[in-house]
Amino acid sequence: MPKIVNHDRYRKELLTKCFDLFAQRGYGSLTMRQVAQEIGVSTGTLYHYFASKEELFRQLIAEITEQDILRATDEIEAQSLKTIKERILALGQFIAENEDYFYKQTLLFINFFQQPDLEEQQLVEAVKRSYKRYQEEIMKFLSIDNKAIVNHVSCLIDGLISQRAFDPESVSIKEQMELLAQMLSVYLQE
Amino acid sequence: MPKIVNHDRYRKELLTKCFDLFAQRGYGSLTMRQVAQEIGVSTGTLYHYFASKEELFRQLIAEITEQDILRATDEIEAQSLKTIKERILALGQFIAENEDYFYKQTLLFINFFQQPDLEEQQLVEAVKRSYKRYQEEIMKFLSIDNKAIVNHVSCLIDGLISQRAFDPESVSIKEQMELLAQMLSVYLQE
Amino acid sequence: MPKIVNHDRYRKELLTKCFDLFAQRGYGSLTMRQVAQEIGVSTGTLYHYFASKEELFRQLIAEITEQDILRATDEIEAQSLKTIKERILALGQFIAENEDYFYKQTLLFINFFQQPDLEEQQLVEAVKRSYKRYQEEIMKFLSIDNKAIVNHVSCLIDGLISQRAFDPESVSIKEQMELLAQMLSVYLQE
Amino acid sequence: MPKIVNHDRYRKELLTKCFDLFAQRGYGSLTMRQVAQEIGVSTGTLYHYFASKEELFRQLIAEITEQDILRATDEIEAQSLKTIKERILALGQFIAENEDYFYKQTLLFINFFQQPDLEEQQLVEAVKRSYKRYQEEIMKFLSIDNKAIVNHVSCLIDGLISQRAFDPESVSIKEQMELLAQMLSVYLQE
DNA sequence: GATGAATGAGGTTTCATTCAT
DNA sequence: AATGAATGAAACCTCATTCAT
Repeated sequence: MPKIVNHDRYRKELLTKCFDLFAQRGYGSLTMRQVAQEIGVSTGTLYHYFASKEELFRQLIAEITEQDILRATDEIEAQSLKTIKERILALGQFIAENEDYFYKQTLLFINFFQQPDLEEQQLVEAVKRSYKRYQEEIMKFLSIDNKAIVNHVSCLIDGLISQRAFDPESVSIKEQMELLAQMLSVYLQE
Repeated sequence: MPKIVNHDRYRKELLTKCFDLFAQRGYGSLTMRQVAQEIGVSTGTLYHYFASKEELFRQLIAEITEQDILRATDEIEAQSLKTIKERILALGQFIAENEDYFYKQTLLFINFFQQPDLEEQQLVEAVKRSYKRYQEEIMKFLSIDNKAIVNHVSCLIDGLISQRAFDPESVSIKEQMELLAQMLSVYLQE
Repeated sequence: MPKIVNHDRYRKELLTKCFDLFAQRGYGSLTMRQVAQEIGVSTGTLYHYFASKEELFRQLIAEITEQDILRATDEIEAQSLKTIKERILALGQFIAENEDYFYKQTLLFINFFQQPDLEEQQLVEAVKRSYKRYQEEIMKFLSIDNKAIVNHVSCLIDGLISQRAFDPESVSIKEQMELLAQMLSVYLQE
Repeated sequence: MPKIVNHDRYRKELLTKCFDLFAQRGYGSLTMRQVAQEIGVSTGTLYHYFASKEELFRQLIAEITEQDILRATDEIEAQSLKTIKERILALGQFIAENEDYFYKQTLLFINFFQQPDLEEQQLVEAVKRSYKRYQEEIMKFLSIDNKAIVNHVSCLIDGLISQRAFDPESVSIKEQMELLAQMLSVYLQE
């Protein structure tokens, strides 16, 4: 028997290591050699686990699509947050803590939609579903069943993240989430 | 004024034709031959007007950075809109009408920040300034001088655009802008 | 206008230059870089004219299939050769003069049949037709309409060429063709 | 006799399994992984028995060179064949029965001469000797001591095999051998 | 100015070979 | 002895760029 390796486990480990790379440099601008070097394996190994650059990216997207915010709720839900204000602020803090991850995820998804060949309907659907799950999570967490408001919140978060991507000093997550909390509590009491 | 005028005019024409291409396919995934073919010139011609692929992209970013919302205000300001509600809705309609442009602009800027070699401070600054101008424009247009609220609005718009990029059916611009108008008018009257 | 080149003419010129190379070294053992270097162009140029290594080989086979012995008859027919003996000897001389070409052609065809992916029925058929034409040419030239005898002659020639390929000193073309002439004239008078 | 015997026995077994593979696909177009897979061992095992791909091929050639027609004579000689005609026809039948083997042997030898690096004089000599032995065998079997005629026969056989390789329907072994028998008996009685 | 053939560095991918198990 | 994961040199191929026309 050769070097014993949990093939699938290692494959996912490699994907994890690719995450930052693809997010920050973009699919088209990355070479397989660079990827291999940066994650510390040989190109041969990379190809042992992924049939092609395209396939590597595809699997990366699939992986992210499966993970995402699931983690979010688990972590916060434990606490008992009664008012919307409290919950919005808690959400805000969570976003702030994971800003980097959210930002990279966004970049990857955008990159994915830019790659015309990759538009396998299956993956596209998975990404869309992932987006929906994300909103449902927000809905559940905030205990709001007004879909428009949930959309408002999720758009705001998206916008915050992408605007901060260009210039982190242009907006403050905390400030915006406080404003949102304020606006929402006023609006909902109406 | 000899040929120089025509030269510059044509250069900008070429840039305009490149806009969609770079936005939709991404800098790294585009080849100069593809660019040339799609905008209907030879590679030679492309190189006659732009010293390199990088330079072409740089000029494209610069061009967009200079244009953008300037157009926006001109078009709407003409009308006389008294209440915030009216102004928000007008803004919303303008966004909706130009959604495609905003989306592509976002893609290009993200792409720009993904290109490590291009981080010329000068251009980065120009892009940041462009973002600021964009917020000032919103501020002026809505006649609001609370910076947090202006940020709220601009983040929301950004988020709307990027969320709709993934799935246009997930959120409605009109609905969101109406909700925003409602929330703002309530909040401000407080 | 760019460097003016008769694209198709140059393509055939390149093929001609490849002929020896592929025959002597074999498809699988040749690299595109080697090919490019040996025929004096860049790899880029090679790919400008042939989409892939496979395609280059395919075209080479097609080219050879089209040419072949057509040349043979033209050259000899001019002479007036009355007896079979004379004609056989003339044929022998022609073979001897073009031994190198016949040998390389054989090698290429063998190589072609060794490449499993290339078995495009179309080309295979073309190669077979080329073989038939070759026999018809012999038939016509020798003025013999006994198919078995024509086959005898063409097999002998084939065998001569391949046996001499391994060791040119093992058999003499002239000697064999004289023997054949002798045998045939005796046999036919019977 | 310890393991060495088994080792050598297994080595030859592996070579036998490689025979078809190398003949049909060619040295250059085969990868060690393919070889390993097709003969049902791991690449590691292959390397345990053969130091390199080249060495494997070398041994294959050596093996074939040693075997070949030895078998032929043994099988036929037993019979008592009086006339040349009978002997030619018996030879023809033997060829027909082993056509596949002869064909593959030819392919391998051609392949061998196409590999420039392998031109170890030693092996080349062995191959040439093998060819000579082949002719001597024919000579002995047919009881003919006219070298030209023996060459005629062996060329004819070679040609038959290679011509049939391209298109088995183009010539019939039996027909040709009968014609040969006829021609020879007439010619020799002269 | 415009063209596209030519270039060769560099990208993606394959493959002989090694080596831990 | 046997396995197959890992390696990296080298294969095939692409692409920004140049340059003759």
